[in-house]
Amino acid sequence: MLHARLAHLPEQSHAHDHEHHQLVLALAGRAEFEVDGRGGEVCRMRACLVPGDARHAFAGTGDNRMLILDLPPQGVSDEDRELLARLFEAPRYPTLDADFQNLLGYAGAELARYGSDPLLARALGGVLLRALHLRLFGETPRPATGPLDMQRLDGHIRSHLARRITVAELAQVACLSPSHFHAQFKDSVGLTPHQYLLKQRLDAAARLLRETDLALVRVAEECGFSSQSALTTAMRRYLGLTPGALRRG
DNA sequence: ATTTCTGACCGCGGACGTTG
DNA sequence: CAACGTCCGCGGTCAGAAAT
Repeated sequence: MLHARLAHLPEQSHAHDHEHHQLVLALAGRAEFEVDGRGGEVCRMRACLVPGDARHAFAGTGDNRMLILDLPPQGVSDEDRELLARLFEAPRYPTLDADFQNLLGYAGAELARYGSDPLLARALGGVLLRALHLRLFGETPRPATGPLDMQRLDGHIRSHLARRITVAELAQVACLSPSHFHAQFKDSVGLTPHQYLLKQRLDAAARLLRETDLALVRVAEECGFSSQSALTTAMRRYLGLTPGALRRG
């Protein structure tokens, strides 16, 4: 039966396998995973799906708090079994949007408070699992219905990525007031304009790191980070790994 | 020597509520 | 939808450590 629990992962690496699927989410801190040879970091922005029977190793980083969903095969309807099979057909490290992170935060707080209650542990696990499933396989979120012209915004961001871009400026591009733009944007994209901008910068930086051997200082410059240190800080905060590690990995 | 990473601190501006 | 005002989160800077 599906069950959610909180756990601290020790820094010392552990390897094992078990027949049930597992979903690992980070409430705080990070952990390194390797599942069937596929490595990845679990952090606020990224989860790990461990298929049943997959040999996996993990090691927490410092003071981490993880929310772990165990999914024993017993007591699962045929319909659910199909959904789970698709979700866990291979190891994955799905990216988590801001709304999912909020949901995760609430679930973590409830578990910290009433974690010994099996009904709550099962219900919260079900909600998280379904929310993740929808993100991976559900209908894509409706396109912006309002006045937001994402193509125009993306174009503007792309062509000015190397310099500082303010939310007020993006609002101007969208022909909206800053506050209205903020509301509209979050409503249709799921991230705040600032988070979205940062994501674009990080995506561009990740691409440069993988495809070129530019020094970090240059990558930072080209992607609009004010210094190499700023790039490293942002990447560590949001992707859970440093530029150097990304390039090597 | 050079590049990369880390932690602490500070200030800006994003987030959000209110009002009109 | 604009124009405030307030608050605090987080991005940037800096200095120094660690890695290469």
